Amino acid sequence: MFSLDTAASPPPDPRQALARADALCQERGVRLTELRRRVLEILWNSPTPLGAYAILDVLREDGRTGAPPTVYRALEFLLEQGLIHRLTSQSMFTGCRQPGSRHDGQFLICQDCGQVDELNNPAIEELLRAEAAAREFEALAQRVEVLGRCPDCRRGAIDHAA
Amino acid sequence: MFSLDTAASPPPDPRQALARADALCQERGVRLTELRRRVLEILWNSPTPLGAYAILDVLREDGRTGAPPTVYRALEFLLEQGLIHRLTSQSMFTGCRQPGSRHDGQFLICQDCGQVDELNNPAIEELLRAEAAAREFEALAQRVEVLGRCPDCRRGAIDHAA
DNA sequence: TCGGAAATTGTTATTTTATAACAATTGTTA
DNA sequence: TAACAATTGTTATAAAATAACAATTTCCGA
Ligand SMILES: [Zn+2]
Ligand SMILES: [Zn+2]
Ligand SMILES: [Zn+2]
Ligand SMILES: [Zn+2]
Repeated sequence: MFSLDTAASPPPDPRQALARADALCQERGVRLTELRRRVLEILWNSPTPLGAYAILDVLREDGRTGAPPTVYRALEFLLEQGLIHRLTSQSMFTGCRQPGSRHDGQFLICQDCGQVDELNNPAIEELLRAEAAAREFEALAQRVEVLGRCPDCRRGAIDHAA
Repeated sequence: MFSLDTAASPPPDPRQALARADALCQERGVRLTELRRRVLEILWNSPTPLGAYAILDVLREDGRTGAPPTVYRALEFLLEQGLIHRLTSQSMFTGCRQPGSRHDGQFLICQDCGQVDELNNPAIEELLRAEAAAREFEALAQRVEVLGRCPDCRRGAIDHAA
């Protein structure tokens, strides 16, 4: 174990990622419908996480009709399939950087520009699992978010994301 | 280091805890007013975290007049002073179990009964700090929550909190 | 002790996030 | 094609959080 998989992957190329999502859903026997696929694409195309209503706006720009439940249901599906993550401290959603194997992830969230970096540090996950186990607590999910300033914003390079 | 301070402390005795909060605020030169003190008491008296509107209901039972901003401002003060924590995944607040030294804490949240256990595992905190530092990310706060089922609920002892 | 600035609380209105309930449509299968 | 399940559309509402401004209280110096 000379190189733990803690590296924050770059955002995936949306094309490849979507093709992979198609394959994954087919394997699993679930339907990545037009709507769900589009929501996933919107999230993967966005440089920052998006709220449900921001996604809804994009869908409407597409010409599609819809209301909040439309978006929330698509998001629910994508969460179940591990294709996106919910950032609970922000009430926002972001496309997963390593879809395929289910995980909760850890996130570095810039409070200035909104950019997010996804980590998957097994040591952190394991420590939390151990703490839970020591207390006979059945751990079902983890929400781990670090709030602060990204390298770009520390250098004053970027002010605020669009 | 034979015994790291990762033990989840029991909820403090509200009387003692409030006296301590009084002292802390005096030291710091900030005012733990009637309202703020009462909100803190409500949280420490509650077996489970409370939402802002639930706190507002209790305040109204007290006979006090008020609206959401009243509660949110009190909560903001208590958060700043490290006397309470916000559980972002639940939109709820809980009294801190180890007030005095500022920390973000880690929380085991039971999805069945709502009970919460507060941990303060320095190793987890440190790992997150290290991950952030490795990416030149300035970490300002951490949100660490584990969702699942508490020991009581696993044994079917308790169904749902009031 | 009086008056003015600052901090705190009250009040009204609104925004933002999320869900409930039911109808319409689409897909699947017998 | 008829029946059934899954998905999406639609309307309405609930729940969480904040904006803006007024009233009150506290603090401090004149
Ligand atoms: Zn991921
Ligand atoms: Zn940034
Ligand atoms: Zn605490
Ligand atoms: Zn429980």
